[in-house]
Parts: sequence; C-alpha cells; structure tokens
Amino acid sequence: MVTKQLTGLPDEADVRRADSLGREIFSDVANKWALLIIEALGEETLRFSELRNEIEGISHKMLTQNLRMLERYGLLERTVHPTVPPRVDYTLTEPGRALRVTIEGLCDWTHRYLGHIEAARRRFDA
Amino acid sequence: MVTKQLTGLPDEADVRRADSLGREIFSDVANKWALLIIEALGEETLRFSELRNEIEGISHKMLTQNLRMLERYGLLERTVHPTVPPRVDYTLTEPGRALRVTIEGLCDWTHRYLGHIEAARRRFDA
DNA sequence: CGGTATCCGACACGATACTG
DNA sequence: CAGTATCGTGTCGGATACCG
Repeated sequence: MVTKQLTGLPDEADVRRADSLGREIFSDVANKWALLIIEALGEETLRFSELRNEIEGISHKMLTQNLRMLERYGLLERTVHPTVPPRVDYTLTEPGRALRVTIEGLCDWTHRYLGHIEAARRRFDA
Repeated sequence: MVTKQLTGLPDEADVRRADSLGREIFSDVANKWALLIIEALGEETLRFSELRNEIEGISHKMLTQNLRMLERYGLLERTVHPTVPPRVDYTLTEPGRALRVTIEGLCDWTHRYLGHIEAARRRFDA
C-alpha cells in the first residue's frame, strides 16, 4: 500500500481494483431500501421501530439487512442502549450525510418530473 | 384533473397518489442497471451493442429490459434505423439528462468515500 | 424492542434458441 | 444487429417463530 506512493501513479491493477470496488459499493447502495433508509434518517437519530414506521412497506428483515450493510460501509452508526426493553439508535455518519445530499437530488428529480413521466408512460402504453 | 385547481389545494387523495407514483418511479429507477445505463449514455448517442460493451457485466436481457423501462418513462429516446443489419440508437431526453446529473453526484460520492468505506468495512468485519 | 433463524414462494436473471 | 420467448435456477424477500 505504501510502495505505490513512490511512483506517484496508481498502477493498472489498482485502478481495476478501485473500479470493481466502486461498482460493488454502487450496486449495494443503489437499491431502493438503502436509499430510502438514508433519506428517512436525514439529520435525525431514529430507533429501529421508528425507521420501520417511517419507511412504508419495508419488512423487518429488509430493514435489519440493509441497516447492517450500511453500518458495515460506515454510512451510519448504531448505538445500543443496554436498557430493558432494549433501544437501538441509528444516525448517519459524515459519509452517510454526504450521500444523503445526492439522494435528496434524486427525490427532487422524481417530484419535478412526475408529470413528464406519467404522461410519457401513458403515451408509451398506447 | 381541472377541478382541483378550483380549490387551489391538492386534496389528500392526490397527495397519496403522487406519493405512491413517486415511490414506484423511485423503486424502478433506483436500481443499479438503470442508473448505470443513464450514466453510460451521458451526452452521447449509443447503439444497443455499444451500451452492452460500455456497461460491464450487463446481460442482453437486462439491457433490453431496462432500456424499455427507461423509454417508457420517457428518460431516453429510441430511434430505429430501417437498415440491414438494423441499427438502434439511444439518447437521453431532457428528464433523462437531468437525472444523470444527480447520478453523477452518486458516482462522485462513491469515488470520494472509497477509502472511508473500505476501511469501515474492514473494521466491521473484525 | 430489536435481532436472528428458518422456511418457502416469487421472480430476477442468465443461458439459449429463434425471428426480422 | 437488435429483439423476443422460453426455460431453469439462484436469490430476494415476506411470514413466522423464537431469543436477549
């Protein structure tokens, strides 16, 4: 990892590795549940059950699964309060908040072009 | 559709309908293949086979399937040249190009945080 | 309450073969 | 070359049940 610095240029193998890693991240993150979770969290701290209520239609399983994935990628932080009943809070980390900004853009786009899309779809279906 | 304008306020049913439609669009568009296609197209016009080569790992089937969906939503335009062998070109429409801008943001994000994510992942896996 | 495990149906996806 | 159709399978994802 350090030896590369000597040339000042990343070698080909590195670029390929970074690319495939990038693709992997992209593939994982660019799924609706992950994006909806990030969007739902926003700037706040939410509990598991709050997220579940916030995100319409997500199942218990998909929520935990995606939360783990996002935690693994360091996009959100999970804090367990050792109370009874247990309480678990989720908050976006800095990378997570950065991602959220771009998702915001996606949501805006959806709203802005809702009409266009609806119309285009009707045209196409005919 | 026009009667609503009289009140000046969208009624509840409308909001719900727009929301569910928005969710539907979001769910369809927020999948890796659709996003990668938009990203690959960019400002250019590409043929089916060029897209296939451009997007690593996409199958013939997934490509056509997603192209149809995006065309149906009016995000890209499909022009068939009646030559032999046939030639089909795909170009982003205005809504498609607008979407592309936000996807660009997603790609930038991926590259910027590649290191963070890789590190976080190793930490998590331990 | 939050998490894990198991089961099982649905369908996403790839491979293949066939048209214009 | 681009598209459609069909088939098989692996994975996704929901439902359920059970632990801390």
